[in-house]
Amino acid sequence: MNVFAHVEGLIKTALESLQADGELPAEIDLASIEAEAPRDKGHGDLATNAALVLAKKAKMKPRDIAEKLKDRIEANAEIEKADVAGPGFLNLTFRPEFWQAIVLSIIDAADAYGRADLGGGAKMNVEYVSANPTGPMHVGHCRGAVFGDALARLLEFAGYDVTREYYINDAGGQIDVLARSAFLRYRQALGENICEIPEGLYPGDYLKPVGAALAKQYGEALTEMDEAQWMPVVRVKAIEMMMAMIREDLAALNINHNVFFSEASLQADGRERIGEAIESLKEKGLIYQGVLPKPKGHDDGEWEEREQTLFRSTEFGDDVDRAIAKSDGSYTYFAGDIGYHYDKLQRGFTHLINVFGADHIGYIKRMKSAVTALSDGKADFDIKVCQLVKLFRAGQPVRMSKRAGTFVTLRDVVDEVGRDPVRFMMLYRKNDASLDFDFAKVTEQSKDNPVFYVQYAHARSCSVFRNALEAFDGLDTSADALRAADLSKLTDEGELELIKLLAAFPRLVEGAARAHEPHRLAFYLYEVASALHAQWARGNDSPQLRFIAQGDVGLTVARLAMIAATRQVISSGLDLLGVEAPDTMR
RNA sequence: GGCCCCGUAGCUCAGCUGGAUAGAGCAGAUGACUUCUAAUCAUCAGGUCCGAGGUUCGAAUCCUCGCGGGGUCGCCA
Repeated sequence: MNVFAHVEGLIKTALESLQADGELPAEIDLASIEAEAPRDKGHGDLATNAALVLAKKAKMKPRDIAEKLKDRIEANAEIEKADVAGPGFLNLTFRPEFWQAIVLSIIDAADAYGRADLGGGAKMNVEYVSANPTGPMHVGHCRGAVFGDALARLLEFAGYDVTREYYINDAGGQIDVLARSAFLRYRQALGENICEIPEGLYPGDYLKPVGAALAKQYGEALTEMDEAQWMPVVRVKAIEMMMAMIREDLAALNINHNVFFSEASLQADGRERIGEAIESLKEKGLIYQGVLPKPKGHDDGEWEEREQTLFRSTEFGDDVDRAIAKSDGSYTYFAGDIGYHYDKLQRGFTHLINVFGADHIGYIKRMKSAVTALSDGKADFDIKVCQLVKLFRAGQPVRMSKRAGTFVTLRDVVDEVGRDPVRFMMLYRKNDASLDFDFAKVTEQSKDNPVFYVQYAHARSCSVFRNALEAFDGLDTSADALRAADLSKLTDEGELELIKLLAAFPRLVEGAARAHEPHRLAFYLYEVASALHAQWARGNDSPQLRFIAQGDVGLTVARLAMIAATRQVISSGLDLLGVEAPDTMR
């Protein structure tokens, strides 16, 4: 059950009954009325702004409306009291039974607790990572990868039919560079002394296995060919091996895409996706031949006027129109992206999300323009930007340079600090704020490190169950036994606080899914963990508050039910972040 | 110069799409381990929400103009 939605329902019903009785004008719209958790505990469990929102439309004083509403609301058996407060808030306090029942509903729902139907099964495409297949992924890719994956999990939980997609940039000039670099390694593998890797080629050792594989497969045959002949062969092999490496890196982070979409495939095997997409834009009058103005802020003298094929992205709020063909007539990268998104739309996706790195911010407007144009504004398209990750080691920034070989790969980070801490820390920040990542802090196992803090709360919940079995010989802790618990024994303020927090989970999932902000889950889980640790510690001072109540099986089982509900929320939440919920911390 | 992010406690950051007296963690001070793993908890202290206008019952949040930091800017990908 979503408590907030439930209460909003109660409020609307009450308002409608006021309208029916002529106490409120019948014609006013009740849409923007909300229930929310007040910051201050003195303001009840939930508050509604109904009277404030309606006052103007109804031409009545807010407090007068609130008073009328109060009487109707208090008729509900679940409500202990309703108070008119401040400028016209109505603060609702529920009877303990209401909260106690939440525990039962969580145990009943199990894994499904918090699941939402925002999406209604709509097809959602989440594209993330999409790193060039020219080498191993570095740390910068890590954040987008984790973010995209968590977002996909969240949206699935919120009722979308999600496809996780990776766009392979395997058609551009950098792939030829990759192939030439691999070819050099191939000659090296055949025993040739290649000296230094020339400027402009990829120097990394990771291409040596590609050279070796080519040597094994083709022997010296490729050396007999000229570049035009060996190029396609080497290119395919290099991309295949680079992608295999990238997939392995992603798997180390527990990230698995459903679709790896090749840029080259847009124009291969008889497909003409780019042409079709451009044709469709042409029909809308959005393609023309023209000259772009000189960009400002750059005063290299190399700029010259050129006539190009342009997309009228300024129609949709972009600063300038964008080129889709180079002067030699071939397509630009942007044209490929237009074709790619056209393809996504053709595949029936009504919702699209792209996760970009900070360096692609300037690309957002043209991409949105293109999707708006292609879908006639019908597609729901969002681009999420992950800002930079700054690495620190013991407080000092880590300098990275490809040339000096001090380049930190994604794999290095995962191997050093572990999958769970990496994932959690990447999500423990808004995506559009830059993030400082300190190796020392992330590996620390203390409350300074939110990953361990939350995982420890889960492990602690599990340990309570283990200890309960020792304290009460033959105790039945099955879900059925917990369902039968006498929850009215859960009357401590701390216990009710914890349950109220658990009750907020469904609303939180909805909000995070709607805003495309998985970080909210991470912060929420921290709060739940904190409430659990606090309640645990109260048992140190007040033994009667211990989860395992000496000699009182009934009370113990009731508390175990509450712990089970807490554990459920933490494990569901961690699962949405792709982080393990361990039974024990050792 | 254009565009996009960011600016909240000494530090690192939340703030649920406009709610009531702005919250956490770290750092600082004080206290709690013969325990249900103290890998934790409690209390105190800490604020010009960058600035100035505007919108309204109500602004850290929305709009405008500034200031500061970062990113990016015609055929690369």
